[in-house]
Amino acid sequence: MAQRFFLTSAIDYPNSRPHIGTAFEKIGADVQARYRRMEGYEVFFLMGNDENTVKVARRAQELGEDVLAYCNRMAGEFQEVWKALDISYDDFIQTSEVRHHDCCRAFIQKVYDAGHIYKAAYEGFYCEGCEAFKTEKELEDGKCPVHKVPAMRRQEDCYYFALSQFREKLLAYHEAHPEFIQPESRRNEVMQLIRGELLDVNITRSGQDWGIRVPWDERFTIYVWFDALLNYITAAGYGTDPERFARWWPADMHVIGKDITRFHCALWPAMCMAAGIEPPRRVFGHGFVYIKSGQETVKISKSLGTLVEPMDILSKFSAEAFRYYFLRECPFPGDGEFSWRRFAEVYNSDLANNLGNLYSRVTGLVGRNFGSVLEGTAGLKPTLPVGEQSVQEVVSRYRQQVESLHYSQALTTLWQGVLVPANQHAEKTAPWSLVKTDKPAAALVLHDLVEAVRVAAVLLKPFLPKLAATLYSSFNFAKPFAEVSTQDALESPTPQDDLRVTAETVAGKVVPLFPRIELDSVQGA
RNA sequence: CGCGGCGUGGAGCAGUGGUAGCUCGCCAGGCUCAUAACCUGGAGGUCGUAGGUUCAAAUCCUGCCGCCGCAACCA
Repeated sequence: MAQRFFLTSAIDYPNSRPHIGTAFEKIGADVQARYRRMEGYEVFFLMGNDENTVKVARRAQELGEDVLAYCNRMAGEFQEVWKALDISYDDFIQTSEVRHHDCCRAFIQKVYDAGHIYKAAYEGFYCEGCEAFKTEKELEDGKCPVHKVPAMRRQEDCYYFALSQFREKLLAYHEAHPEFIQPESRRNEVMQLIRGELLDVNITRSGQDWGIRVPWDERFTIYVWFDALLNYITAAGYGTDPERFARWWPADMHVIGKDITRFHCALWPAMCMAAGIEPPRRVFGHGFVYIKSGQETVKISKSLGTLVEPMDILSKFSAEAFRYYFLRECPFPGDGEFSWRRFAEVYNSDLANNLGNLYSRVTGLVGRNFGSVLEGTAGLKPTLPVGEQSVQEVVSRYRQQVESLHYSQALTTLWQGVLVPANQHAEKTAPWSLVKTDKPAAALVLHDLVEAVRVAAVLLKPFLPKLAATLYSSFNFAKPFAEVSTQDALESPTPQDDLRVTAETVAGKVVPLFPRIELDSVQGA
């Protein structure tokens, strides 16, 4: 029976289109999903949009659109981007969907019935214009920044979730599951938060039309954070499909931004405990992408004009180039930077010069000297040219790094362990000369070089799915690419037939996988 | 003293006690199969700083300096 792996990314606010920072998270989660599938897990990869917020309703109003119609339109736009990036999600949830409303109401009722929700007065600064409470931080000179009117002191009833009661349980849970929060550097932060003051949270809002109604008191809607986290169990079938829920819950990994780790590490597990379900198994808080312009590193921001949309890059290059840049250049657990200049540099050196060129020279040599067929290789097991590390070491490091979401390092391992040694091997054995003096020997060398391409294709499968497929299907390897797993990088197959280049060639040459980028042609470099 | 993280050659990173490593960039040479790609060699670092522990510290401890996060609708 296949092991299951339930993976989620954070759901996004659809009040603007996705930018490269949001895309960064989805790509990272996607690599994990693809890797697990390749390793034989039955994967459920969930993504979605977080729609039950005042901001979304307001944005729709500004545009004169019906809120629900607006949400659906945005969900379409988001998914268009995710598809263009080859994000292999299995389900896309919108929190305005009926299934989510049903789940939320069932869940909050359960928690209420269990006695973890109580009614009390909330007092704070209230802006009449926004019809919402403002934190002191949000106010400017005691005035609402949007409406420029003084916020009034106001008190009203609301419902609180008794988060503070879960302090001991949360501590015990984190003690028992030190691997719960990843990367580990965030653990202290979370522990500190729980050890310190853990306040009960106001989980309802009043006077709002958009949102999910509190089932026992319809005057209230559920506060967006309480509702948002529940998307994970909605999709797993909570409240609608108990069998399905039993199959998939608890989630194996929530991939989220580092800014919301506390919600996922304190509030969320406590909510689960309150409702009598298991908390998720792991939370991974990834780093942020910043924009580098000149010497300055700035936040991605619409108002600063530093917002780069995925489509800007995709339309100029490819999903593969996009994925590679962020996975290689920005360490997933930590922060990274984007600049067009850096993008072009990484693209040229790693993709065009190293990987792409290796592929070109190997297929070219086989194409022009051997008519695309390496006679005499049938029944012959190739030997992967390696450097200082053995294949076993390379693959084991790769596994470890991918499983801990250290993608940048995993790609370094692949390049240093397979691609660089292959180019070195080519140089050392010089098949282009050897072919003139000892053709069968040259064939063997090329057989080994093709093996490096095969192994690279296998290990790239979760990272650059389309490219990996192109590489792999350029040769007559027996095993279908869809069935290939990491194990296939470890064991060189013995071909039944002579090795053959099946990629389309013109005059013995293949089309470059990654045409070099001229630096001058790159904007904002 | 609110808490936490970070500070390694021009840039980006790896490296948790024992000759400081990788990629990019730069310089020189080689090769010419290949997308002017590839390969070899070189220059460039007192590992933020001041102390301490140790036979031995980028790596452990302490002070200081600098940068960055952190309770709500912000990926």
